[in-house]
Amino acid sequence: MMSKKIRVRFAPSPTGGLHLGGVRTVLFNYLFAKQNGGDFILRIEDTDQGRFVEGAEDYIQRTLEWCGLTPDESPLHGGPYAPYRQSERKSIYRQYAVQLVDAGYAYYAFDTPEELEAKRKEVANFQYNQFTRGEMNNSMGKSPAAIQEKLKLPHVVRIKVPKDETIVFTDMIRGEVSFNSSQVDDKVLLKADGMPTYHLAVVVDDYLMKISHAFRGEEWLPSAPVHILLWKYLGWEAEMPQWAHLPLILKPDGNGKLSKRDGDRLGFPVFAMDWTDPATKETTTGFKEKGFLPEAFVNLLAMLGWNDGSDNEIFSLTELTEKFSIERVHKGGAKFDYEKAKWYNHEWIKKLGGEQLSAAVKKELTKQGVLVTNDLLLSKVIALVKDRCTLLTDFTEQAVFFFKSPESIDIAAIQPKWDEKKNMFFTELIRAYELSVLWEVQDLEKEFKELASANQLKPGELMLPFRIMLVGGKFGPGVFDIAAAIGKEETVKRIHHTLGLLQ
RNA sequence: GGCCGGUUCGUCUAUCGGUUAGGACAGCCCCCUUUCACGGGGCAAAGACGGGUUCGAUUCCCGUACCGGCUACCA
Repeated sequence: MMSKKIRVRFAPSPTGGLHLGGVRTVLFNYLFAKQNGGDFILRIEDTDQGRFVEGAEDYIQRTLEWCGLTPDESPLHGGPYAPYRQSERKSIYRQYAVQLVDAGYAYYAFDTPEELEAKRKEVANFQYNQFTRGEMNNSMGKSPAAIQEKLKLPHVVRIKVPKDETIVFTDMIRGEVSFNSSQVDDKVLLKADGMPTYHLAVVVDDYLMKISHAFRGEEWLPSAPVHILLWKYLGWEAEMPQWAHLPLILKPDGNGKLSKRDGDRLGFPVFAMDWTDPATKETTTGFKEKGFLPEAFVNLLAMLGWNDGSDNEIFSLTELTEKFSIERVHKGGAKFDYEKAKWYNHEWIKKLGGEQLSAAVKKELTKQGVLVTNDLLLSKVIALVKDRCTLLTDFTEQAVFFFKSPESIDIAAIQPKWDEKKNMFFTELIRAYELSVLWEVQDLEKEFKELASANQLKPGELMLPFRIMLVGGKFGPGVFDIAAAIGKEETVKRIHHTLGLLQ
């Protein structure tokens, strides 16, 4: 069997960072590669619009690490086809661009950006193509000597797209897609600064790195004919990878591709992890920092455009690797729904055990100034509160009071119905609890209720004050669970404290 | 404008010509819970439109509409 090499390749978004669509492309690549026993290759454009985005490469790798999608080859991991950075491969691209010109499949163009701009103003919907290239300033029809002279000035290389040819290819998701070459324009392959455009780089790199399958977003579909033509013109048609164009992730409201701005606007993350734009120093919150588990993030991403045909919606990365099938990837784009995204996280919090959650929860509590040293207590607490946490950040509110006394007590909620009888009860409760030898949930509850009836009080009207004494407000799991977990000394201390406030 | 792609409940989706069109999120109601949640049960909610093909179309074909993508010396 021929070895498969499945690569994902993308640039950081204009401001850096890596958003949902990008990670999903990586995920599907990864799943397909692992499933087919192939290698998963990560390629990263190191420049964005000619600008090197500082930290982007490292950021992307950290993101993938968090998701558990470790590449077999990448700019930072290295690999047999180094260098992997586009900027370090400049001379390679130039060589192939020249080869194309020599073979008559491409030509030099000398039009300045200003001239092109003027042309676009003059002619509506101007396209540099087979119909217009004759009237432009390029090497077509010029003598070799004249061309040599012109080459001393800045110039680009453009592909020479043939007239009226049908370009067909089979997409793994969409089936057969065809274009007429008359609709395709003469795209720039090599820029004046010597850097390749995506069109040239992707073909050359995929060939040299022996890529067998390539996934990318649907927005690339219109430029597929350019790439097909290049594979043919470079004489590599037999080795062309199989393509899959993934559906887009759309804005939850309105229409269009999901962008970073939508997240800012609607209050949810679109990047996997926090990203600080080196240019503006502006930080965009990521799913990780928002309190998502990587398991949930990967899960929700996979379900955005794929399902296994059953009603099951919860999949681990391992399960996804087993069940994923490219044929079941949807053709249409999906609107992103943050509520559903949170639901996945909630499901994963419930699913994971205390041991798997403890590190993350510890981190959340540390942010609140709580240093957890009692691991046994922590695992008890997690078991007690995890069902009520949707995001990891919810653990702070749900669990801090187990580790430190509440900072404020909602006295206003007790005061109106407070009287001497209740005061008596709690004073006696302190004594009773202090004397108790057993400190289990059932014993605490039993003692509490017996004491209540001895005082001719209904447990119901005492539970809420007790809760507020222990946690500070009307929230948290069962009161006796809390008392049992925090221990005798602390329970008594908290009752005392509130009693003092009520005087 | 041109080209390419898409179209099932509000949203994500199941259905490989025959189903009371199923599930999940969100919404609403009930139960559980002497807190807040979780959970359990229920309700409401969909085949864009028009033509074919067929005994029978959500499903296959064509057209229309709508939505999206692309149309840079950006990816």
